[in-house]
Amino acid sequence: MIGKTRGQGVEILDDIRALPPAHAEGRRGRRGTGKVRITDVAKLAGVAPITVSRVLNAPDSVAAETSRRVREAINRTGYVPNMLAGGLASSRSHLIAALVPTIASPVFQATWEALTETFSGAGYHVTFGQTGYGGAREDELINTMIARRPDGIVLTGIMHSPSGRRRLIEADIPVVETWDLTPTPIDMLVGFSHEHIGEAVAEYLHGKKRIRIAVITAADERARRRAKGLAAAATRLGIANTLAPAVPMFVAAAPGTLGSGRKGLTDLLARHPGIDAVVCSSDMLALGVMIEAQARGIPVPERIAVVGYGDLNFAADTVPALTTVNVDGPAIGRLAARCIIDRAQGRSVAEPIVDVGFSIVKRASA
Amino acid sequence: MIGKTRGQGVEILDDIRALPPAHAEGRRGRRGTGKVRITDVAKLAGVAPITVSRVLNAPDSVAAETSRRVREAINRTGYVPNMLAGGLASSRSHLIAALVPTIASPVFQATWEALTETFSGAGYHVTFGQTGYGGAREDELINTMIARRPDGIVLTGIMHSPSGRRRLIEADIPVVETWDLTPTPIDMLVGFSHEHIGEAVAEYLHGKKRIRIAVITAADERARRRAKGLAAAATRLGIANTLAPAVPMFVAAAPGTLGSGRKGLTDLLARHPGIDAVVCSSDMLALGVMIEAQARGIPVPERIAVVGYGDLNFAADTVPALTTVNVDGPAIGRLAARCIIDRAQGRSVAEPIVDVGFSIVKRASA
DNA sequence: AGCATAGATGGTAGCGCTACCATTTCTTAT
DNA sequence: ATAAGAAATGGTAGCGCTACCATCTATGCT
Repeated sequence: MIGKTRGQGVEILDDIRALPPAHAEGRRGRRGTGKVRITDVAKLAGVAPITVSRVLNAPDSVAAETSRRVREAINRTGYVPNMLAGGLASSRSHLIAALVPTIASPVFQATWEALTETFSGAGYHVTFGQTGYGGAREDELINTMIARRPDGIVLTGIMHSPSGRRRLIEADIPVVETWDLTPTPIDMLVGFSHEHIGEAVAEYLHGKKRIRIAVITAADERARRRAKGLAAAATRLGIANTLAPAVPMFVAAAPGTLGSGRKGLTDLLARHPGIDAVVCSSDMLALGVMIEAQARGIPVPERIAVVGYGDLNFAADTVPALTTVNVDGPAIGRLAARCIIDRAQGRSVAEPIVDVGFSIVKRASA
Repeated sequence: MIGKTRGQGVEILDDIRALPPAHAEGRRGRRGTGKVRITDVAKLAGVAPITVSRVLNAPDSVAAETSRRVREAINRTGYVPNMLAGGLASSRSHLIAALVPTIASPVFQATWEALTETFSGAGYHVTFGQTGYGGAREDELINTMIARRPDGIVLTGIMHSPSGRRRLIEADIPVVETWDLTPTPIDMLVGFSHEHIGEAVAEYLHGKKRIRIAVITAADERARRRAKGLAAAATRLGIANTLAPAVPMFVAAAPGTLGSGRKGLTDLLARHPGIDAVVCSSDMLALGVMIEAQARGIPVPERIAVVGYGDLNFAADTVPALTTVNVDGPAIGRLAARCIIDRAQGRSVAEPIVDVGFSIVKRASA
């Protein structure tokens, strides 16, 4: 074995600088991309392809000097691994599918940002599928997402459709449902109880001696459940029954806007002039209510208390400052990502079902 | 060839219902996913795998009856194609990489929503990489994105880093730069001129006889260029020179918030009590300015005119309604997607460089 | 010294799909 | 009737990577 310095018959081509590699011309035009492949790097470094793979994916299993040579070859060739090939061979795509109503919802934004960031730090990319409010295209999207063989799927809310549930379970991909609670999650869960929020807000306003509470809500399933929780608590506390049979409600199109907040207050005032508190399904609606109240000369909170939801970055700076419900959106994103990353790395997930809770942020408006 | 009804020796197993396929047990546990593959569908339908592939990817090239049988087999088996394998074989990943400062910016949201939607309709998925304001991790992200061999890359703003430009060009992937203009795009471009917006706003306010214009801007490169355009036009129009050497400016952290709008007005008023117009780099900042003005009893627009940017969904409903700059964000998203889709389908791109322009939406605040 | 064990590396054989070209059958024109 | 072409389908050979196991060397232990 003269001329070989290492074990198993690998040619060493130490000082060749081939950039682009010599064979590239021959390959281009038929199939393939004409790009540098792992074998090109391996030849230049004088190792087997699998060793290059290990340098990239399991650095601890390669000797320091070998690793150095391989890295140098990677730099010289400008090699960028092909994750399609890697994913196919290893059944690990390092891709995450997130199903969201729309990426343009201010309430969820901080969550998706944190989710993307946490996954990114662990070598994953996130692709978003928009289901639309109401989740119309959820089932269809699940199919096209599964086609990518993602290492995890993050859902907004609970998956209700039985066919969607079945598909997800059969696909055998880790799933995290978020932003809601259920005793029967598909797999993992990071959320909180919308009913409890409604109840807590009712109790808070009851404590503030408000007796005629109204609700302005976007046509969104979870917002409606908060309103239902509020109405139930109001009845229990004897609020709703004082004058009216139920909590007056104004339903606006999702997502809630400042304009629908204004319209909501106008409508409620016309129908129920005596209301002394308005609970909104988003801070934007609440801001609209406060602006409309100001335009009408109605003092907030003196005559009408206003409560928002989301604790968006403007809530502390409105006049008066907005009392609202804070949910730790970034924490939901981080925890959801952690669940999937832990599972992917074979670790057992410490808490597969997490209730992150919520808090009422007491400011001036209520 | 007794027993064969079609051309080339394919066994027909018409009435077998195998779900999961018979071989699955044998495969599971070693390699592969144990899932239904294209060959399973092909056997059940009595055709070659390539025919199943054609039914899915080029339906017109398959006879109606064959297509029917294949689709039935797909339904019976619950087959979901593996896009990793397909992408590797065809060099078409049907994946798009979008590099954004953060997915949580209200100004860009409508664009990413439309982008995702348009691509989704054409069979593509979009993955977002967050570069951070200032694009700190842009170069690094480009590398990990190229590893996925996306069929297109969408950038926010112009790519300035030479190394990033080189990588993108070498990767030979269609690139669209967005939300800005340059005479030297990497490839394609859908945007508008930030300098022109600044100039147009200056001219608009000049027309309204405003002579002491101030600026509140987020620390964002494009916002700063709008401010620069405004300052230049102000000087040219003789505004800036009337009393001060330059347009007073307050720079807030990105992204601009209602709170920093309030702080900005407070600061500007202290330093330049005579200002009669405030131009903001986002509608949120502008809303903050108006709220602060109202708190101080300063009438808008009588004493101070306010101009925003973005024409967000609340701009028409503030009191007074906000005069702002509208950029057709959804159009940018749609056009950018169209560019890449056209290129991917081998069509020539009608307009590889598009200036979508902007408009000043005249409302009550200025 | 002799043997077991750990550490480092390599050869082979796929992962599941589609490009490419070949083959067969059916039309249409001459 | 026959050539020439179009339409439908299939066989083979990869795409670029990693799982699996084999191999070889260094190290520690009796």
